Amino acid sequence: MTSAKRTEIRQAGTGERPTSYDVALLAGVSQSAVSRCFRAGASIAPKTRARVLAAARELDYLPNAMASGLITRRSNLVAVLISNLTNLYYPEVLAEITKRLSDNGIRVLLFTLQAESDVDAALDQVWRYRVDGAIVAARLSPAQLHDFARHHVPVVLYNRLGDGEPVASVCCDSLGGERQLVDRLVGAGHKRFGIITGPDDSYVSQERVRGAQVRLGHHGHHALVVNGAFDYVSGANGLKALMAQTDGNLDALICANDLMAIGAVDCARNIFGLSLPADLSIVGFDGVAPAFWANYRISTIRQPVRRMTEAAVAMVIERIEDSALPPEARSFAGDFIEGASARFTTLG
Amino acid sequence: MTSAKRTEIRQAGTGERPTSYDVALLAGVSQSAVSRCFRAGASIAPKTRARVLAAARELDYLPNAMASGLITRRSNLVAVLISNLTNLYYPEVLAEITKRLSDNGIRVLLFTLQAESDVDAALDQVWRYRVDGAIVAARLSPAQLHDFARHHVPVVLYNRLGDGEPVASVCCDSLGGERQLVDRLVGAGHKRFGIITGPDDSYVSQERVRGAQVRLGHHGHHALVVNGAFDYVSGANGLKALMAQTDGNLDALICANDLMAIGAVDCARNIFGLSLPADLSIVGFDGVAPAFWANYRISTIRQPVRRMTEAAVAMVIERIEDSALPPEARSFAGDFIEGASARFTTLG
DNA sequence: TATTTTGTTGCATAGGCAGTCAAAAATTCA
DNA sequence: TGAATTTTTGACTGCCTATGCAACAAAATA
Repeated sequence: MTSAKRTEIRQAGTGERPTSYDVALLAGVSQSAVSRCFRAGASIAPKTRARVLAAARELDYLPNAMASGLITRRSNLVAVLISNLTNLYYPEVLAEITKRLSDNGIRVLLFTLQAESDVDAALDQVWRYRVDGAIVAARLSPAQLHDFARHHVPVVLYNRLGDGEPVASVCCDSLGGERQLVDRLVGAGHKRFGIITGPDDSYVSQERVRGAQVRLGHHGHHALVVNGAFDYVSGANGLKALMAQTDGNLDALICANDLMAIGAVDCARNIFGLSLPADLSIVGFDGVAPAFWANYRISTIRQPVRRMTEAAVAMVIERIEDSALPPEARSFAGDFIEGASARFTTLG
Repeated sequence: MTSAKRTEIRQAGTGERPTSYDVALLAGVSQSAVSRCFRAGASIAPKTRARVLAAARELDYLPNAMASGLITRRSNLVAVLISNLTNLYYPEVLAEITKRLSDNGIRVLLFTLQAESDVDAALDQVWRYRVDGAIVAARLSPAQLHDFARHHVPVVLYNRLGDGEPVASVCCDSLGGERQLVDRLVGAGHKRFGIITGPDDSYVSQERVRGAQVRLGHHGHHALVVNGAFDYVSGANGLKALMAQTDGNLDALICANDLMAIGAVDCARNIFGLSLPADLSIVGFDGVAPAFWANYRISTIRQPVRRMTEAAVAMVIERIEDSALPPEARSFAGDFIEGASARFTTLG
């Protein structure tokens, strides 16, 4: 007897939103027929379909995604959790991800996290909305990761690993990237190295710093390390600290990301009056847009954002369709960008 | 008789997700009681509530947002449509908006638009998900705007107006901002002006260019205008074009945004060997992060992002709660940033 | 023409939760 | 202690759509 009492047809613009039942009434068919018109592959006669769609257009009817999600157990939503959007690198990632998901008929429920404590509140909503999957570029505790399994939400981590918990992930190869940079810097005869790290709790920073240190060690070198925060001023402050510690005897500066490399370049030129790359080599990581500006031309490793986002989206969709798929960690090599902020040839 | 047949209690982790009915079974209460425990202000005894919440925790139960949205006719979703996320300025806006909405218990359904044609597909989904409201930083046709009214979705435009259609909007005052810049440039004795516009279809670009031209006219000046696209290379190419057209006799360059101003600064220094602001004044608009970097220190108008996003979120929430509120256009003055890329004092 | 096959359609129900209403329990007051 | 409240509770219904099933019509085959 559902809705059967209603005899007046509702249409958009008159207060109430029309339902499939209203369309059925207008088109002179059953509600089921209307439903079938909006599901590709359903059994419906072409002429009926045409009549129904005409009625639907007249009433401005579109199926209610919440109602259909309720019954199909598919929300066609994927949660995207991103920690700091202001990172210059993430906007590109986010745009790519939403576009690719959208191409697959999936919408993005966005969560931007400022603080660690935001994560639990965000996850609470993730569970409530019964998202089909999640892509996470933020720090999760093992317990939080485990919750994804408990709630049957397939998750793909972006540029981080599961910290013990087995989980699908897409990463840019930090060790390989730093290895390329260090090998070239060492090959060009640099001897005194400095490193500016990212925040302590950043997995990406840890990996990049470790990668650089390991490879420097392999060559019999080591580096002075100062802490940064992945932002512009960290690069400048980091360079100042290193110059003070070394009395200005620094050959090469390895920054955990491009933004700090940019800050260091500006500082090297403006504060110390250095000429790059003659007096000092500076390298970064990421390949963000400003790194390519004429004024900087940062020597760096560019993350293959297209391929990485493509992989992340493909992985989450695969796991939505087959929840039995095992965790898989895909690592992509970055492209070396020679730039002009570092010297990669031996001196005269 | 809904679900009444089921006697085994389901819990997360065992295939099926638990429902309020499962929690009720475990806690020994009715489904209604469970529902009331998750709605603030509902009539429920403290001890019952405690027992229910314990049961819910044990089963990892959280209300299904789609089911409750279906019945309350509130999705607690707001659609956010953004055209080009790579704009350097929008990430900050997006982060602010999601945070503020989240503080009000509202989630963001994100749509990033690459092309004009994406809009209709996105709107289709906006209607299907029965979002409570929308914030749009993208170009909409009057017909598309009208659809929001037809579908009873309150909408707030960000940095654009309704083009005839009355609609709520939040803008940064382009005319006032350009007026400040032009007045100071003219006051400092600049005489030969150039303008680099944004894309033709950008409302923001049109307003800024018009604002600059109007004010220049007021002072008895005019400007050569070349087209840009709001990106870094547009700034460089624009400057080259203007230098060619004026035989290098250019006093001041007004760029429709900071990114182009940055491109122009790099070009002025590297290609033309100019010294800023002695040889040429360059101004932008927005106040994006790189504009403040030591190397640029762009003279610009900073949009009050915090206040603007706060207003946008407040306006959309007000209109969700009271759909009878009239359209309102709120315009915020930007802050003048002196910077160091333009000369604002008269020569010797 | 009788029968099978193919293709459409409608009925009825499920999906998970919120709100109404009346009954039950707890509380207050005399 | 009993009556009058007030609070709490549970049965039931509706929100809107998708789908299995049976009924049906149309087309194809024998």
